[in-house]
Amino acid sequence: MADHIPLELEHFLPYRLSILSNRISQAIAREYQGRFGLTMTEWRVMAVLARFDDHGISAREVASCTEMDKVAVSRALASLVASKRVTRRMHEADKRRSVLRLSAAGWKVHDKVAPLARTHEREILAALSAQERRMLERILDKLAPV
Amino acid sequence: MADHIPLELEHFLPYRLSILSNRISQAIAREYQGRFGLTMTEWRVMAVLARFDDHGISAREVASCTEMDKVAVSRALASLVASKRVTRRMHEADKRRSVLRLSAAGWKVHDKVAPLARTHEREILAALSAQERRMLERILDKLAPV
DNA sequence: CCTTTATAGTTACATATGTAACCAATTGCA
DNA sequence: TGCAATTGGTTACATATGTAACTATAAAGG
Repeated sequence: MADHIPLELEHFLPYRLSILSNRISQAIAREYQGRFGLTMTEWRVMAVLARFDDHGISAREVASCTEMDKVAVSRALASLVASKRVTRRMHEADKRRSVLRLSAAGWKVHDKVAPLARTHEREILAALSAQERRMLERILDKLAPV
Repeated sequence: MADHIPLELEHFLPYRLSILSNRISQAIAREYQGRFGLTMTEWRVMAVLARFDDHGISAREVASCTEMDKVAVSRALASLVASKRVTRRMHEADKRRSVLRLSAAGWKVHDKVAPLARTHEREILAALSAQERRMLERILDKLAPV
């Protein structure tokens, strides 16, 4: 036993990040899950569509800018289109691509969930000082550059 | 549209954490997945058993100290016991509880994976200065107290 | 042009994960 | 005691997720 060196999970970065990230995501997800029947993937897709509403983006773009895989996105979209929260047109010039947009109903949901998410984030960040918050942003930029 | 305020995912903490955490965990998992056929859950269970080898802990304790749910732990243990990496005895005084330990084979795997995980962590943290590393530790302590 | 190769997206299958119900042993307490 | 409530753990079912194969369209190159 003396020659084994067990990992101290409680100081191990990947482990701690995963715990933290899960706790936070789950907490938020539980809310929009319950109130709007959205999965996390669906909500993320909606958030992206909201941001790029001006030009109406394709599924591929949603996938690449959320780092979700295209199958996950496809499924989320299928469900969002079925529930009429997202509209899907065919791209004029390229019939493979779709052109995705939040519908009025989609915006309605978005406008409820977004503030809810922001509030949650604020509550979490309340544990940190202003300096720590800045530092965290910087650290994240270095560890996971966008 | 003007009255909607889309979430800026790239500055949204829960989102960034989840991306970062996934990237890191996946990277490490891919390795022990491929080489040893371990899922992340299984590896975590092994890591915990390694740490508490002196007294031999129960499944419940594994679950509570990894924040995984008991079903996940139960399944991981079933697989680890089947592959002879973990031994399971019945607790003397309480026949519901099990007493879990890494086997010799289990330790062998552990001693390969643990350094691998540590190396990965080091590589990630290499992007940060010493001060940033300290800060990160402190921030994690505040956000997800153990 | 016509064939090859790449891309957008979906489908099908296998695997993983979460939830609830369950069994067995234990504890609490009337 | 003895019976209800709790706890450790597993099973069964539904749902989610990942991987590979597939369809349709488009781009590239002879």
